[in-house]
Amino acid sequence: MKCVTEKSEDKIREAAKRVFLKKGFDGTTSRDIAKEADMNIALTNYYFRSKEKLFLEIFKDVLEEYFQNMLAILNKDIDIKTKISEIIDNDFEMMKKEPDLIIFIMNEIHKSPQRLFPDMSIFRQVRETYFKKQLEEGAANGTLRPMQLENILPLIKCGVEFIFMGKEIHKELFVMTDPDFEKYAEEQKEHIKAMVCNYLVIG
Amino acid sequence: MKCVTEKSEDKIREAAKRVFLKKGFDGTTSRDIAKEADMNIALTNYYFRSKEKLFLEIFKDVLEEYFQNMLAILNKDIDIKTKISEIIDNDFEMMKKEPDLIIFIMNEIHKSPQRLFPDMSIFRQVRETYFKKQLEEGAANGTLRPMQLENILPLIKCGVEFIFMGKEIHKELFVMTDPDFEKYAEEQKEHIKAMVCNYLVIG
DNA sequence: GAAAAGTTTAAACAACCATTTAAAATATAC
DNA sequence: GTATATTTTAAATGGTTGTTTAAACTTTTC
Repeated sequence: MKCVTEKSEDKIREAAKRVFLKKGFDGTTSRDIAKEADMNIALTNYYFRSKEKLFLEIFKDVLEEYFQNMLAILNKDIDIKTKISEIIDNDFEMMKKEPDLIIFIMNEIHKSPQRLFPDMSIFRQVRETYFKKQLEEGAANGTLRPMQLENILPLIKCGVEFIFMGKEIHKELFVMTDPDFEKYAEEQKEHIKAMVCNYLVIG
Repeated sequence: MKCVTEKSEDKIREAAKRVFLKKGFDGTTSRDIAKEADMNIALTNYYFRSKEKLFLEIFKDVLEEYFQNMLAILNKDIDIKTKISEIIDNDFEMMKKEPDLIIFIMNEIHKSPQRLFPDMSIFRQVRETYFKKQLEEGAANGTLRPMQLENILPLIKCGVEFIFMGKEIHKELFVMTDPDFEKYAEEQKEHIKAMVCNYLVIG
């Protein structure tokens, strides 16, 4: 019983994640999800009470997926240049693995922020990491440019995430094929690492 | 005759732009547009043959709006630091004036790129500017780090555009009110100018 | 000022939407 | 092995979608 139940529920959850990520909430129909899961349409509402409830559950997972690895890296006991490099590498791999993730998160939150922020304890966790302490210490002893977390973190993340969000427009604008883009993205990743570290780390 | 015609057509066009920018193509209904324009619903199809055609027309305008000012600045005969500063300032003002523009463009292109790139001559214009020549000359005479347009341009644009695309998530993540965010965005803008110029300009 | 052309309207269209129903099929319990 | 609970199904619900219709209204033409 339980085994079979979980199977169907998870099949729908996984199918829904795939479809929502690709088409967004507005672009996805319950029939799309049922078809992707290869199940009867009534089951999406049998296991999750509505399209909205199913979406909220998946969105929470996706947002945690987005922050989880970065959070672990921010708390590692390694020097700040290595840390920034690891964050950027991690972001890069995430974008390659889930190309729809970042634009999905950004767009859904942009369209209805109030509905998507429940008890997001993960936000507090991002605010309070060892990385923050490193920033403060570095600023105090003159090895780092004095910067707040909220200023440096977006500078670290925006480079990689921006070019993946705009992958298609960048391909069109700069006349690139998919393999071209892959090479380009790798180049860009290294530029960002160097640029951010040069700016933050003094000397 | 012509005057009245243009009035209704333009009323619909402007209403459609507002609604599409806010809700995206999938989230917008023909009735939303008619209501925003305060006109009968049949008129949207009388003037523009379908929701799709109306959308494509507006999307083209929006994409040109996005590139137009930047293109003019890229071709100005000013030194490269000033030019980068002006591009960033222009981006910043555009994001403040049209907060939905950048996420709208990114999301719509991401969802269906093939449908949205007609005869985009503006792309070629962006590729061939005086800025490109400045980059080449600077690299040749050792005043600039050797970089291609496709590498430096996203670095210039991503900082400002990323924080505006993710305005709501940044507000939530870093516990900011709207006035907080405005101040924060100004700070960030100056960081980006300094960081990019430091990286590109040698010495 | 009558005929023609252009514009606006309310109503209707079939297709599709999220969700519900109630019966059928399956698994579990005793 | 029958009774009970759970899962799956096809069909229907009422509402919304993009689009069309045909009649009413307004403007232009001569």
